[in-house]
This record gives sequence, C-alpha cells and structure tokens, in this order.
Amino acid sequence: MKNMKISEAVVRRLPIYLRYLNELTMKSITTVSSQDLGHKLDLNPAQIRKDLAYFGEFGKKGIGYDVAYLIEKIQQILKLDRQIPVALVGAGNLGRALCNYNTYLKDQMKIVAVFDASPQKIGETINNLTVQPIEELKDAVTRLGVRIGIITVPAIEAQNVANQFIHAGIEALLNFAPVIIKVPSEIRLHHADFTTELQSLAYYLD
Amino acid sequence: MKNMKISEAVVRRLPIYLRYLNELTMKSITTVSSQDLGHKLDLNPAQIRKDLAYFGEFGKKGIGYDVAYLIEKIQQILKLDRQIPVALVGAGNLGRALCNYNTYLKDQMKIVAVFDASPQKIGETINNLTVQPIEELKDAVTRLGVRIGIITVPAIEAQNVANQFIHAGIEALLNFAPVIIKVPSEIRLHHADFTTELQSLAYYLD
DNA sequence: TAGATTGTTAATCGATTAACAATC
DNA sequence: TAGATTGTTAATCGATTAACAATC
Repeated sequence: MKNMKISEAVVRRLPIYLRYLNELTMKSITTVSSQDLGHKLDLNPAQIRKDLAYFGEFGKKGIGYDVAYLIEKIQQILKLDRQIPVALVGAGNLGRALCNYNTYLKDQMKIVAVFDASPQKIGETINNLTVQPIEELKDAVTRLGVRIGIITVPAIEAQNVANQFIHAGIEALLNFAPVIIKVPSEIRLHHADFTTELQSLAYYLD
Repeated sequence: MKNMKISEAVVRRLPIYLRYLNELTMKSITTVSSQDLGHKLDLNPAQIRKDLAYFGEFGKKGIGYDVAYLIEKIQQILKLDRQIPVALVGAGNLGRALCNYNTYLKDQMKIVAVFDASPQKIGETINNLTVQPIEELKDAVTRLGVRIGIITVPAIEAQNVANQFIHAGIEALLNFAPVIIKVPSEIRLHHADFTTELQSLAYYLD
C-alpha cells in the first residue's frame, strides 16, 4: 500500500485519530479496535482500517491496535516526530490566542516567532515570545528554520504578508484572514476561516 | 434540481463564492462567468455551474451571472438574508478575537451575547458586548433568539458548555476547543480546530 | 478451539469533470 | 449571424463501505 497518493480526506482524519489516541493514553487504555475508534469518532471502522493501511500494517488481527505504537506511527506519518518551527504574523487577539496553543501542540510543533507591522505592538511579550517588526521576518525564518507560517492579520494585509512569507522561503501557510490569497503552487496553503465556517453552518438551520 | 439532498462539499463552497462576488462588487464588476470564478477560486467551472444549478437557474446563457443577483440568491440559500443571532462562550483571547469579526460578518450574522465562567471576566466589555456569567446563558438564548453557539473555552470545559448550549435550545454549534465533543444528532456541530489544521499541514512538508 | 479483528479486495456510492444542446 | 456561456446529461474518477480470508 506504500507509495500511493494519499487523499486529503485521509490526511485530515489522521490528526483526529491522534487526538482520540492521546485521550486513551491518559485513561491508561493500551489497545483499541477500529470498531471503538469508529464509534467514538462517527466513522466507518473499515474506513479507519483502510486509512491506516495506506501507511503500513499497524494492527494485530484479532486484537486491534496498540495505542502507544499507533500514536508513534501517526506522528511519523504527519512528520510530528521532529519539532516543526512555526512563525506567526499578526499579534492581534487572534494571533495572541493561537500563541497560547503551544501547550496543546506539545513539543511537536511550536510557534517560535511572532511579528507585527504596527510599532506599538513591537516588544510586547506573548507567552514568552517577543513581538518583532515584520522587517525581521526573512532573517528569523532562515535562522530558526521556520517551515510553516500563520497569517492572522486583517484581510487587506493578508496577501502582502503571504508574499513576505514566501520570499522568506516558507513551505506552508495557514491563513486566518477572511480573504482569498494566491500563492505559487509549490506552497501548501490551508484556510482556517471563521466567517465561511459560520456561513455554511447557517445553511443547516431550519 | 430543487429538493435534492445537497452535499456538504457544495454548501462549503457557497460562502467562498459569496466572498469573491463581494470582492467583485467592490470593484464595480457586475457580471461574472463560471470560467472567471473557477479560475480565481481554483475550481472547475462545470462544478460551479452545477453547484448553483442545484438551487435554481441564476445565470444567462451566453452572458454569465449577474453579480448582485447571485449574491442575493446565495445569501438566501445560506439563510443569510435574515440576521442570525450568535452567542459565544469563553471570553479569552480567541473569543475576543471572534467578537471583532462582527464587522466582517456584516449584518447577516451577529454575535449578540458573550459569556464566561470566571468571575473576573464578568462585566468586561468586548466590542460593545458585556461579558455575562454563564448562568445567564439559557435566559439570554431564549430572549435574543440565539440560533448558533460558539465554544471558545479550554478543552476540558468544552463538553460542559456544549451541554448547556443544548439545554438552552441552540440549533447549531461551532466548537473551537481542541477536543472531541458529543451532541445529539439534531444539533449541527462543526469543528474549527486550529491544532488538527496545523497537524495535517505538517504532512505536506517535504 | 472459538471469537475477535485486521488488511484487503470487490461492490457501492457519490462527487467531479467533460461534453453539448439551448440560447443570449 | 457568430461567439460565448449556461444548465444538464453522461462519463469518469475517487472515496466509502461491505465482505471475508487470514490470523491472533
């Protein structure tokens, strides 16, 4: 099953599995079946087995999956076995909120630098990080080996910040600004957009 | 094409169309083709035509779509032609950030009440809203006709807050806490989860 | 051994894309 | 009329689910 192209849907489920597996660890549960996982996560057990089988044979027939081993494997798949340095531009409320997620992200990912364009924000401290002027972005990205950029600036500035990230050599971007931005095809761009999320939710009201 | 079951994928694209159409309005562009839309949004034009055709015949053959008319129609489909009251629980950085999105949400949706459990937050003002004690949630939801609830509390409190929203008669929930929560099937639950988003992004790094 | 559960193939289901007649 | 573009059907593609042999 190796070397197949993995669909985005599969990749998006892996962190969900990871989250539940971590919950099981905290409850000292050491084994889990696709049945259990499916029931808890509202997914088809066959789908879960298939998702995992793309990457290897992690389970034991008749037994299920060893929780600790599966966590390790999924972390490897998602490249969360090393620490991935992340930088954030936009030290407003949202940016500040995300910086506080460092705890949830464990050691696997870490926001290592925060930037803002407005002079009065420079020097502020957020969760042990000092807000730096945006002019320092390229230097810091290179120096700290930042691979993922987070954009939490107002909509009108988002494209500009994206350009600066790209110029600095970023590999992937997570954009929170409610605006369409364009990046070269080699940059992976994800959107985390509160407004579109709310708007699609409205559709399901009676 | 009416009365078909519309897939979630379609519903999630509608707000994206809406966003670009609004951009066009600001540029005083009055007509757009599925070709234009597809190119700008990296979608197949046929898909866009099909998405829209589920809901009616909004275009003109040989011409394209009238921007203002299409905005109106998509807003109707998403139920954004009326104002939908939203309540938020969790007045931390994230909650505060989302309250400031009221501007982006226009008049179509509005955060009308904010709650928190911690006594020192009560009475604070965020973007013209006064933080209220969580005990008032049910009353306020009823009084203000709140239909959507936003959860921006720490992970351990999320399920509890969800339960209180449900007890208050909410129809849909948007959960930002990085934890799996369970709700009855008649409640529409969406996740807006920063940590899983970042983790799946990591997969695409080389 | 009997029961449980995986990994995988085959069947099904659904979503995307291509193609084109209708028509502005 | 000629060119453009829709709405829709048919074809394709891909993802989910069912089924089951293998095996712990």
